[in-house]
Amino acid sequence: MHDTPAILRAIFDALYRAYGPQHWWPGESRIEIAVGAILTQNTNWTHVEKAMAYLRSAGLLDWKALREIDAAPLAELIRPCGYYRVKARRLKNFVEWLWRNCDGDLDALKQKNLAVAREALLSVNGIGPETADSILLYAVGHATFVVDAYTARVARRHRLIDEAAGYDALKSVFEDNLESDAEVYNEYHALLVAVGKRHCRPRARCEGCPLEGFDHDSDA
DNA sequence: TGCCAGGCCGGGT
DNA sequence: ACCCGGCATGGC
Repeated sequence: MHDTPAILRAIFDALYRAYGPQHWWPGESRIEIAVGAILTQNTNWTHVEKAMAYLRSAGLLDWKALREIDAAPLAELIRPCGYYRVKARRLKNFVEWLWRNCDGDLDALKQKNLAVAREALLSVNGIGPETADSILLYAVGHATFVVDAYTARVARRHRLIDEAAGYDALKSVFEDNLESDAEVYNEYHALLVAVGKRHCRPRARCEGCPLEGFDHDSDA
């Protein structure tokens, strides 16, 4: 069976039945989402939450405050999430870029079309495809599918795509076979993370995984 | 006790 | 166009 849209829908339904709505980042401000997207690079989310709490206490979940603090003290605050010196620099790069190009307001990205906004974000040093897509989808509301380590692992393990596929190819699997809709992409990605955390670990076998039996035939 | 986590960059082939 | 080393803490 090679009906990829049908498989993707079936996977979504199975995950939704198992885990329910994820409603990622509902009450969080745009800045929390964007900052979180950078802090979570190659890092467990639980560590990011600790760093975010420090930022919140310091009143730094605010564009102006974040723009004014130096990278060095900022780095100390986000220590728990690892790579803290790089990430402090990346946060500063992003904030400075936002200030100059968007009047310090992510809403300006909503006005631009998706492709333009994405290219603009990718030009910031420290913002790669996943971080850009996370910000665009979860903070701005653009319909762009986020590919992360979980997305890649689930897609490969269930043979939705070739083992060697890169970011853009993985992204296309979902974007070319799902309704282009931010709500759908939001929930789908969150559900992939949910199953990834519980079952789709690097070496672990997928026991009790809601996706058992959803292997896409790749022979043809 | 190692191994790993919701990447990205810069330099080298 | 890839491939690799570097970046770093904390949880299991």
